[in-house]
Amino acid sequence: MNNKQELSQNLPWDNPRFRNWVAVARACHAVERAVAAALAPLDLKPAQLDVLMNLYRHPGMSQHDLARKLLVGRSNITMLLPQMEKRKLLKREGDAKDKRVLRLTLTAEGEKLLMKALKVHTALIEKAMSQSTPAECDALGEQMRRVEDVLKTD
Amino acid sequence: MNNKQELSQNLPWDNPRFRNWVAVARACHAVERAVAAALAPLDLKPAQLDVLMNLYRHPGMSQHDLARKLLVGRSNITMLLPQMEKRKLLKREGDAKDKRVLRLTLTAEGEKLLMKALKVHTALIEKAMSQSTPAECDALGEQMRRVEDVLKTD
DNA sequence: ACATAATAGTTCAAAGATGAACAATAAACA
DNA sequence: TGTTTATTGTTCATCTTTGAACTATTATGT
Repeated sequence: MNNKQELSQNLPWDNPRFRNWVAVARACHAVERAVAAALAPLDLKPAQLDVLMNLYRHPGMSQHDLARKLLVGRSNITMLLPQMEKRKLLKREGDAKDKRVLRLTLTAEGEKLLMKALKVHTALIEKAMSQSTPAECDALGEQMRRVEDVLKTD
Repeated sequence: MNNKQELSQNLPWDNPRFRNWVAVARACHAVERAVAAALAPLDLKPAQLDVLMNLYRHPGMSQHDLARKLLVGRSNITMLLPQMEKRKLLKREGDAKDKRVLRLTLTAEGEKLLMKALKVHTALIEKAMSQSTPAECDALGEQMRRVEDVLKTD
């Protein structure tokens, strides 16, 4: 049995799970780029929009909580927030009970920008997902939430 | 009608397409991080694995073709390849017909590393996708390929 | 109470990604 | 043919992201 033949039996391109996940990764990458382009006129990066969205839904979050939600390192948040604070999009206030943590909340201006950004963002997602039926769309979301759960169980 | 109320009617978190796409993005991010961690022992970055995979399947690609396949800029490829060439993972040879283009091919060593990396990578994807049935998995892939197509039609 | 460990946030240097400007080459077309 | 336009790859400055080391604060355990 020649070596090339043996290898190709085990190659992942014929593996449905592999092939289909590659499609997920590609689509995700493409959408992220499109979102970045669509947000540029608002002078907002995708990472910044993620911050605004999370603070809107969870006012008073700590930076640590925010980092975990966004799946990034804490230092990333430290680098990200001061510019946004200077732009008056959010406030950072020391927690009274625990002097280590900073509580984060949106300003009115932050909310206003968020609403504008959400319009743009939602329109793009609508377009991207317009190709699937509501049932397919929900099934997709279910699967992806399970993927995230599976990865957490190490 | 108060303003907050009006806004929340249009907020995207109740929009199924939006909510479900957020799940896609999060899962994707989580998998990418897990892949990066799993590849670290091989001293290989995800972007480098992408290069190896594409050159394995399409030997003789140009850098421009590769950049398009990977959805990145050409300069990114220019920055990426020299290190890999020094590591003897691939060769860059000028095209005889068109002196502008460089043809890319894997070395034997590059293929060997690719096979090792694919084992690791495939194992992780298998784990991530183990939560869905083959039918769900295929439906997922179909949807994602359609997403990419939709985005290309501007 | 005291020592030790854990946690929140920051700093900093290194690595990656990006896009505009550029040089060399090829294609289009008058 | 000769001129203009397009394409390929590189360079460079800039911006992000990242993780390790660090400070300040709180929790834990004896």
